[in-house]
Amino acid sequence: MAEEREEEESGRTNYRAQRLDKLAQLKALGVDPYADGFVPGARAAELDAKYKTLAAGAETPDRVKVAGRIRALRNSGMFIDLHDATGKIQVFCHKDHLAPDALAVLKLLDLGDLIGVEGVIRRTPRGELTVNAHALTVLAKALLPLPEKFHGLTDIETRYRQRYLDLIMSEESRATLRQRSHIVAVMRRLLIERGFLEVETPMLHAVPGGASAKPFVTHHNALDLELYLRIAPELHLKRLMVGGLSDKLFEINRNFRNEGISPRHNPEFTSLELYQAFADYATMMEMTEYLIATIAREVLGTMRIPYGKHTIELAPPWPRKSMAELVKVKAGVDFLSLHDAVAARDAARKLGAELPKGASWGQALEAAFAAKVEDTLIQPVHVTGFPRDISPLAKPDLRDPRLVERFETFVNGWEVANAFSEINDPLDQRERFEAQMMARDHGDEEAQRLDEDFVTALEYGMPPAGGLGIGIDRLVMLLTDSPSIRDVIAFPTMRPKG
RNA sequence: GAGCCCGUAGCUCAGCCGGUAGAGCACAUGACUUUUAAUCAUGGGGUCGCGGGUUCGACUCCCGCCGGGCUCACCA
Repeated sequence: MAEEREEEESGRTNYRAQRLDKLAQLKALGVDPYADGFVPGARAAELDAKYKTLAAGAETPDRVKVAGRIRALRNSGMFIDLHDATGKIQVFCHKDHLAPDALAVLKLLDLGDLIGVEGVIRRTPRGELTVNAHALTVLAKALLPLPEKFHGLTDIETRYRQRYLDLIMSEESRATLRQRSHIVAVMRRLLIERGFLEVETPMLHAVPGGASAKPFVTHHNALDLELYLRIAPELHLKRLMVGGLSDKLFEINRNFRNEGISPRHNPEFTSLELYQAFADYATMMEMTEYLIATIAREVLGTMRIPYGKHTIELAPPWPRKSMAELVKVKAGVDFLSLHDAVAARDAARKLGAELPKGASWGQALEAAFAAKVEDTLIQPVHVTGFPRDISPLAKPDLRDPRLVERFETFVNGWEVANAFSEINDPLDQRERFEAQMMARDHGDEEAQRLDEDFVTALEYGMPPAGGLGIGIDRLVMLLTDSPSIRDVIAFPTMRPKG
């Protein structure tokens, strides 16, 4: 037997084989390596807090049960660093406290194993809070080795593909995803406190509407029907507004867009959309500031946040500037004085914007804005004065027929919010859709589609309302100083390997 | 979709002008009973992403492919 083992071990190193061998040895000792029934009585952080004043070298009679993952073994297992979801606690395994059968189990433990420990609390002379182990329970024998303890897992691809490993190894990754949860929880609470009703609307759409984007297509077998993963919840939320379900409602959920992947784009992403009856886009500006600033204050304890090289001041109020005004200031071209699409296209192209052939006046202005202004909007600003022809769901601006009552909020050069006074005139809405369909016919793949039932709903009457969308992923990126959207999405979209 | 860059042990990384691969951690064996990136000694571990080509000889040079990152385009 011993000779056989020697032969195996002299061959190719195989971590898994070694651990399977230990697993078998544990079973031979009558130990269940995936034991049920061990319930920890305290977590590491709780013990840290409770025994904060325990002096170095002091012992207590307090028995505790802790559980976690073995992240370090020192002095042949005499000292174990046990990590749980809250922090680290040291375990002391000494022959004076552990029975011989427990010492035999100890020898079969590896880095990465999940164990439960029952013992007595003390603080070592060197100041480490420690459990003197009296009993060990193997909760999950790990068959695969962890990444290197000091450098952790740095390979970006592996971090995204095997997020569980990233989370085991990186407190930063754990903190980011916890903050994401906290941000969404606070957002939800603030909305509910303000009287908003949370709803869920379909992910599967017969007509993909509510935004200008390419949809994912799928198929329903029983109905033998092409369906689309939603690109936005907007048209269904407005149907609920028509129904009078609530004057204020919101949805926080996923959207799917069949477009490129980048550090700021994931094919599925999360957004907040909310609608408030008897309000307009100005109300939505206040709402945007309130939500984002309050979330920052509650989650980060400050409204002054670092992002990369910048420091961003989120304390309201935020300035409001029109798109045309910003382009005029940054690029020296006054689009409001250009009265036709041809002149606007020429001007935009001169500013370095790329444009489709038949681009409208509004598309030209937007392209000029994207080329010359967007990147410079680091501090929060509400950009107003959106062109009508790129805003088919927004109410006209009565002061200028080329514009609508819409704004996008920019922070760090990114669009983080998009809002408008919603069209509730069904005839106007139909005209807007028809203009979009015309653009579609002329090759604009992302022009919005006519949703007949939505127009029908408007014909029953929707109260005047303000609507707002906030991209959750980008908000979380901002508030967690994360350089990539993949850092704030636990399982970002990846091409399958092999 | 295009351009640039990257892929070497389980992990983190070296590897020069082409001569068939190294370290640390991890692992195994031993020492060590108050360590904390424990330490010390010894040892094992490689389809150099994959496939071609050039060459006496390729981790290294060339081509193609796969996967990833960044930038651009599209978009939020």
